[in-house]
Amino acid sequence: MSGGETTETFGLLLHGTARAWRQKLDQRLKPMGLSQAKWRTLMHLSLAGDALTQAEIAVRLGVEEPSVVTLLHRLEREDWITRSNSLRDRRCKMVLLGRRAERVIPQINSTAETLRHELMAGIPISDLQTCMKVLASIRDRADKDDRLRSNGEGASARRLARHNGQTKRGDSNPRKGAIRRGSK
Amino acid sequence: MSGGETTETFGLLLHGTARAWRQKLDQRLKPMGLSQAKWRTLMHLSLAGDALTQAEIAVRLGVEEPSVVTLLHRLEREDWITRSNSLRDRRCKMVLLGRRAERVIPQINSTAETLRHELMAGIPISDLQTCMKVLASIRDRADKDDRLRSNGEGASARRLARHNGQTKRGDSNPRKGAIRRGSK
DNA sequence: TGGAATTGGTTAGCATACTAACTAATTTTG
DNA sequence: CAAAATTAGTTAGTATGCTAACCAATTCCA
Repeated sequence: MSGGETTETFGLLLHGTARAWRQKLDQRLKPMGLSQAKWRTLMHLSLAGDALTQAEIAVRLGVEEPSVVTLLHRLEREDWITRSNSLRDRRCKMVLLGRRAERVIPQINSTAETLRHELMAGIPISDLQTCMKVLASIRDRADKDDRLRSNGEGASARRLARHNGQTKRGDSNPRKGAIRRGSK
Repeated sequence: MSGGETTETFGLLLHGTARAWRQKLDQRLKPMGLSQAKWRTLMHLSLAGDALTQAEIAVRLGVEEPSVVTLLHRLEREDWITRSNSLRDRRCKMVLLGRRAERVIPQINSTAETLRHELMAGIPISDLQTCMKVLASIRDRADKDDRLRSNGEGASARRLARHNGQTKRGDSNPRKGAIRRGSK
């Protein structure tokens, strides 16, 4: 190494590695009609063993709800899942794996795992652990809110919510529901 | 497997970290009217010091050309760059930073760098280096072509190429232009 | 208990990136 | 040199994800 730009490239490298991984996985899942996003959804449903609501799925995937809506839409259209209204809570839709999915899930999981092993083969476990520790710490810092509420919050936060009768969050306190993960 | 799912989460973690980083940066660049994708484009133009063709930009960003087309379109519309036809090679368009960009580039670079430092603060340099080494090695493996040492290929591959007089690559050998990086 | 707040889901509109297919220009080659 | 191949850019269509704004149902609480 002659050009020691340790910090300079980190973001680039991180971004590029994540993308390369995703693309490789997508490429392998493609013959089965899937993609990383779809596979991850099915995987979480499978792990849960039970039906999940869309909100729960959003949390597990770490994406926003509207993204889940279209994702599930595509999955439903292709017959991987079914959605039905919950009986307990009429707001909820329960999402279930379809037959088709149950049949191929082991196959796609093993595809993903094979890739994982290929990509990490030969890398010392301790290096991987260090890497994961670094990534986790960066991620946790990155998804923390910049100005963590610190200020009163109890009183000050709910002063400007609504101007037409609707709930209307999202002024200085958008939605940002799903994505929270590390903290508890 | 008492807790030791070292490998299980790696992909998830990688993906999540990259996204958290990108989102944080986007959030900070937003007041300046930019995003990570746009910032990276401007940064590469600035580093190059010179006009670049769209293909060169695609290589540097590590994205495909059609993605660059729309990206530059947005950048041009917002007056960050200008595009003009090359005099030497009438196929090419030369992309140049506009005034507006030149004025704010230091500011956006410093925003990005500040974030970088914040996110990596307190992490031992040696851990960072290990992490980067791991990421680089994963990325290089991931963007290597799966079946490089081809099977026959000579005869079997070009059996169904073209049906209307166009060149039409892309059957088993798509375009895959830009993204190659490590392997020179 | 009744209005306010919260929660689950949706739609609309945009950003980013991909592949396939195409045009125009240039380079390679038989 | 002319045909063939390659290269630069584009368009069309799709996937994935986001925020803003909204409705409907449920929960909270004064």
